Amino acid sequence: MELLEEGGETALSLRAVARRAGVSAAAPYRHYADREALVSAVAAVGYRELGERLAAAHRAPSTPEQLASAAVAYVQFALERPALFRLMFGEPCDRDNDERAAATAAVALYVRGIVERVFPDADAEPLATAIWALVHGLAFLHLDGKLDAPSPTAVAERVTGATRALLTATNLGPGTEARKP
Amino acid sequence: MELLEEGGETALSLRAVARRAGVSAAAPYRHYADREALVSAVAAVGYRELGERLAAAHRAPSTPEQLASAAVAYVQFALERPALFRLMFGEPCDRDNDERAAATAAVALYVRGIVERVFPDADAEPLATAIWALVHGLAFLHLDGKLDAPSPTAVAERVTGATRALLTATNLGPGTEARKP
DNA sequence: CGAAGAATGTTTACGGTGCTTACATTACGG
DNA sequence: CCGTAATGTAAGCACCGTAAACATTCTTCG
Repeated sequence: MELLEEGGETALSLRAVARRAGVSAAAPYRHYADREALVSAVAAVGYRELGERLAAAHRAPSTPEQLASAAVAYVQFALERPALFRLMFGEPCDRDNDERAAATAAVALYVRGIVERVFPDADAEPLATAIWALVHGLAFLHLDGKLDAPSPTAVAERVTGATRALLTATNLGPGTEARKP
Repeated sequence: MELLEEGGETALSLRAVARRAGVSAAAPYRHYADREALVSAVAAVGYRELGERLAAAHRAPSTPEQLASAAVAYVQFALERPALFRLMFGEPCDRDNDERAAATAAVALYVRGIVERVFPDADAEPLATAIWALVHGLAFLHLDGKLDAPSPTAVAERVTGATRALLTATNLGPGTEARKP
């Protein structure tokens, strides 16, 4: 994790971790089958830390505003640890890694729970998809400089603005036809 | 581009393009300063092709349904050329590359135009941000297998469903208060 | 306790890669 | 027609992933 945040994904080499650990170049292979296994392991702890970060923003959001605060936490995580975030999402993932799969499922469940509480009468699945996609996309567009991020507070305002624009003004409250036909 | 789609980002090495071009290993350095420059150049043509793909879906969408078709085109582009898409967005981009900057600006303008036509009375900027983020996020979540994509039509249905859920059911038509306070 | 076996680390080696330098060739325009 | 710029070549360095053979420690169990 240190190497990743110091020098980006390129710096995360098996030889580098061996050096950092003060150990021979081949030693890491006793712990990780190959580089991809190492990367997957780092990504898995990234997912866990993202989960903690979201829970810290709000354990179980149940209003649009609380949802927005979780969205801000998501994007800030991406901006504070860009290399890790890119490692987690910007790379072909091996679905064989159970640790990794479980960790991403946890994030998915968190979002799903939010949607069920905030919009109890909506069809949760597509809406959860849409909301995760929205927040995820905001994170990536900021990361790529497609949206300039002068300060954390400016980013937070844009994220809350965007989510509010799509959600607060939405007909998804009780008694609407947001379900699939 | 051939190498990228054959073997992913890893296969796009300067030595490999030299071999493919039937030329010595150092020759590419006459055309690209380093590997990152090559990658940026490939990404730039990727942006252009994405733009063409969107224009092919609908040159100037002005209804939510036309917007949805553009969204489907965006996601399908990502799924058909995953390595290219990841190259374009999943990597730290150098803002120095003008070609690249211009190409992404074109995509941004396209989205902006859609929003201004479909929601003439809304504040275009945050809404365009939100919609791009939504579609972009959908593309990435599909790419990472966070949403399984059994068939192109299934993906298309999910994308239209998600966009419709957030847009068609939205109060953003004429005469609403979607602007920033 | 002490030995068998697992876990961990080391050394050495191979081929691939990015990149640099010095040198050769080609193309083309004044 | 020749010189300059563009392009290509050859050789070399340091790094990387990966593998195999060997050495050392740590655990565990009879």
